[in-house]
Amino acid sequence: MGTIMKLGTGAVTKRPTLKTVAEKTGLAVTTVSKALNGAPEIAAKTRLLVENAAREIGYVPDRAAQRLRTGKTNVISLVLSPHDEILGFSNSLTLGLSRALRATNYNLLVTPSFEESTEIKTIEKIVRNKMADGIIFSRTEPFDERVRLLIENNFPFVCHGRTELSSTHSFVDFDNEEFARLAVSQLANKNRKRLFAVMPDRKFTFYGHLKYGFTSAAADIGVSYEVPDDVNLDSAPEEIYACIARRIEKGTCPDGFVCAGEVAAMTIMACLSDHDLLVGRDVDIVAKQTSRVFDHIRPRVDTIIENIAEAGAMMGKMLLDDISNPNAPREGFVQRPESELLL
Amino acid sequence: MGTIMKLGTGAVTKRPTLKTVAEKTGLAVTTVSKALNGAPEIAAKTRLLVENAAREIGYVPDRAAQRLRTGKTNVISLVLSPHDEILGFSNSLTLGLSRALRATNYNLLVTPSFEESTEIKTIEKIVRNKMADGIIFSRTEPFDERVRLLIENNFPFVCHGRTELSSTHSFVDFDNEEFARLAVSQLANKNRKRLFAVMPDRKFTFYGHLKYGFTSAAADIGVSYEVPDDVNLDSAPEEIYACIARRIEKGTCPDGFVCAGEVAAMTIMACLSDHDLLVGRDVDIVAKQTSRVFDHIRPRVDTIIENIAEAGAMMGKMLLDDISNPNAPREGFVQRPESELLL
DNA sequence: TCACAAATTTATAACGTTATAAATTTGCAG
DNA sequence: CTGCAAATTTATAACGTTATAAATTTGTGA
Repeated sequence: MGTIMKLGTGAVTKRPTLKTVAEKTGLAVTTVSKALNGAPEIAAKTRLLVENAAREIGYVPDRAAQRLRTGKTNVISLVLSPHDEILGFSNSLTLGLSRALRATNYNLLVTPSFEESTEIKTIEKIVRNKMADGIIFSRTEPFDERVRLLIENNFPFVCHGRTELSSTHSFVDFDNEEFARLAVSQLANKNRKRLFAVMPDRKFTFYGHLKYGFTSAAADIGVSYEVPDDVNLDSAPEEIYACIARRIEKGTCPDGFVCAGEVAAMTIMACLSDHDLLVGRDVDIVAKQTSRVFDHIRPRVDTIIENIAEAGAMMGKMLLDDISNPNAPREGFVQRPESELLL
Repeated sequence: MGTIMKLGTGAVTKRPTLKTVAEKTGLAVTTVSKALNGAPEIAAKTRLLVENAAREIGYVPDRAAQRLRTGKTNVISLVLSPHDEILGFSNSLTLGLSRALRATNYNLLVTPSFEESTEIKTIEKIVRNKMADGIIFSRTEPFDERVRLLIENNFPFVCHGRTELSSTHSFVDFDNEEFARLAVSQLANKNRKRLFAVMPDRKFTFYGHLKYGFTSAAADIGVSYEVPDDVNLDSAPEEIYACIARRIEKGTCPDGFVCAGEVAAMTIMACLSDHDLLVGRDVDIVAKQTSRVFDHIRPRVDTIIENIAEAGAMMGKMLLDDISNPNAPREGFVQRPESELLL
């Protein structure tokens, strides 16, 4: 039943195990194991001998056996919500995460939830069946049940976004309040007076940050503002389109848009264009930029950059830290807007 | 060292194993194992007893132990090239794959290669260390070394794109020749006479298909055509932009573009727009559409749809089939363009 | 050279599962 | 009832690793 190898040489051999290395070196299996794991009691001479032998015959530890014995999976699970699929978000997050895991021997398991409501089950399953050593997810809510579950089970995780729970936990978030303030001020500089913002669903923590930043900045500057409650970033593009079209037709079109998502911004632009309104002349838009799509879109739109790939990399790094130091205090990090998007 | 569970009840218990179920039912561990695996020799009554007991105490088999014992990993590895990161491709592929794996107990491992040149090493490692039961990858070449390696090692895989190797293997491809013919004919219908195509890198199999479809259709219809050799779909957007800009400035701008990638199409559009050329009036573009971005881009562009998510789902399904029937003959599938993109 | 501690190596068991072969129970013909 | 085959259950070993505790070797001071 052993795994057959036929790489390189063309010869068919069984995959080498600790036993193979032990036989080759004349040492005990235990010694070989310890030598390869850097146990301090192994003599330097022995360690060298073992390392050479192992390298020579191409020994690689069997993950399944290690996992069975130690309970460590060497797997990080990225749990995706159905909405994460849109455009770059999950893509960039995955990219960043991969980078963080690159030089380690952790693997990235992607676990999609097909319905928002089953995501907690997905996570429960991962915890209960110990399918990973840590979890990454996004779209965090103020009293997020996933966060509660994971804290309760003392299971390492890093989420994208903050909570309002009293227990601290690791997270990476973007300074959405600052984003909104900047956006408002850019629009005000262009002399826009009637601002309109497409926000995330109310249930997410970052809705609050964005809304506060948006409304307070607009109030400070003294321009009118509006946060619609019939559309949000998760709305179907058609709904957003229809919402804006309605405004235009009723003659109540805003002149400045703050848009916290790329797709929504594109949809708004399409709608404006279809109604012969010109960005830069009749209205202005400030969009959150998380990918390079806007580089190729005309007319050009003002953007404020959130670097998701970097967030992913940080989350990965933090998670690995949390896994290796289970009792260290947890902390969060809040990203600032960047001036250029480097991927 | 056993895994501690603290789900639901709040009680702290060890994770149940076959042994737990055996004790509860008064049967032997072996019997329980067989009952749960549907072995034919187990009495119906016993099977029921075991199933109930297992459900009751929430028994879930330990993957690591199964894997160690059977050699089966229950993992599918998606090996990504650095270029796959762009826009929707890997995203859609992942989505489709996840769907195919959804109701199974396979997990999706995402394994990025950070350099094109190390991808073969990545695959070798997966094979050698039996990190997965099967592999998915894209950007297939006519004499693809990855395909060779995997066939040689008798390792299940499905690639996106065909090869010209004599051994058959599983693949899913898109009918790029048909795509190119359709594109040319749409442009000809709009009375475009000087066609230009942005193609994939020469090394890929689908370069050949696209090029043949493009050139032969153009020749049949009798319009002039050109396939530049200084830019391709993997070129930096700036290079594509510069290439088109040069044409426009020299007064040798084509009037019809066939573009086999979304980002490249957007880049061309941006360049045209920056030079006051209007799509639909001065030039026309036919783009390959693999996501919904074009729904939100103005002016509207003609697209021909390649459904990558569906390709991903098929690849997943084929791979699972291949894994369970190691000796069945392998076959490929060629997708046709679709009229509407359903994700 | 001996005693004894320190350094190093080793044997054993265990993680949870399943393949194999052996043991037991059941059913049925005689 | 008995005997025997068929049906069903079970004991044992093994997958490759590491934690634990025990055994051995080495080094040191007297």
